[in-house]
Amino acid sequence: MRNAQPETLILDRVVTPVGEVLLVTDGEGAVRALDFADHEPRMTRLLGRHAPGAVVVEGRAPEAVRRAVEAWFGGDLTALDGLAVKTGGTAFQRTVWKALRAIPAGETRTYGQLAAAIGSPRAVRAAGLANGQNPIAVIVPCHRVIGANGTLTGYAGGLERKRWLLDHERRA
Amino acid sequence: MRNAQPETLILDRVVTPVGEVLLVTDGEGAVRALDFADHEPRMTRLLGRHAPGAVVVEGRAPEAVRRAVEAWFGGDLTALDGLAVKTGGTAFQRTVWKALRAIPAGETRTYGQLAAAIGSPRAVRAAGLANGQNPIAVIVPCHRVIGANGTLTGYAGGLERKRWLLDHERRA
DNA sequence: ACTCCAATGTCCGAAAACCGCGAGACTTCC
DNA sequence: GGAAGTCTCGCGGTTTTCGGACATTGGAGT
Repeated sequence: MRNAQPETLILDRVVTPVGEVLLVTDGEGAVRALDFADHEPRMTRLLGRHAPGAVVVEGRAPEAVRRAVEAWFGGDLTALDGLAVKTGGTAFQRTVWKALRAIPAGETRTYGQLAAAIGSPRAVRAAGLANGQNPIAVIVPCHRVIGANGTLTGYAGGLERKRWLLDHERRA
Repeated sequence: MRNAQPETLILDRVVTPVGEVLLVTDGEGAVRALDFADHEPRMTRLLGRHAPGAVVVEGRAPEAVRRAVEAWFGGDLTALDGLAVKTGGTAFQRTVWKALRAIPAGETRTYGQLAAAIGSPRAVRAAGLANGQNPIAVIVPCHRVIGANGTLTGYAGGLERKRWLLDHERRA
């Protein structure tokens, strides 16, 4: 039965230097998910968890959102700052994701610093896990978190993409 | 996050010879739950499982539904036949509940017959379990299922109510 | 320098427990 | 003998519980 009036989400595609990305927005223009096209199953799984029962249809995202994403990949690192996002998840996860958006473009943090920033300095590993569950790549910049010794450690979209994103931010 | 637009359900109360019953309907007039007032926690639990995130407010059920319930308790055993119901649950459970409505008033079936009727003759105990999870008492007549040796075996609303309901159907 | 360990929140799969049964073996008591 | 009660076990779907794994890291022990 789920819900009488399921929410409708729009799935759009944007071409970037690191490959096509999938961009999911809702009726209010908030971004609900963003992931690389070759990881669609993963995104679908996360969406199913965060927006149970929602219906996803192919379509065109609001122009402002599309333009912001393209501008960011084009070099305007502030383009994403004003975008509204909306996620599900537990309180802990949302706290982590909110903290991620506070990391300025071009900078990085360690998992330990991230954990400390949300007030649970010992929940280092948990923070890393929450990082990996982030449904909105790039806009929620989970790629800016690296290991304490400087290694990139991991990225759902592939380490080479993580490296490219960080380089891109340093270049611009 | 659950869902952006939670469904609103209406909780009404109807007085009957076996005590007050709680009657939950949705915006489309379908019955979503019916249980005895002294088992409210149980109903709430089932509702939470079958309509996650729904909001329940006290109010008045559609007149047609109220009247049907009152008529049935008054002796018109066909009054409930036209009522629309809507439930959650697994495929198996819904199959069981649909089969229950096919049992004519005044008759009874054993758990074994019920299991056979849905095509799983060996799932006797599972059928009994599904029977007990039925969120819509009386309308979905789980009280018409009894043990193979004629004992009533069990009823969420209390065995004396099960006995009364069966007597009522035989009387009318 | 290297290994081992503990702390932390969440998800996922496996396993077990749970039952509104019923059939068959066994007792008991006329 | 036989009717009726008791015990035991297998049935199958659902719910709960439990144990790992994980995008880590700092400290202690060797």
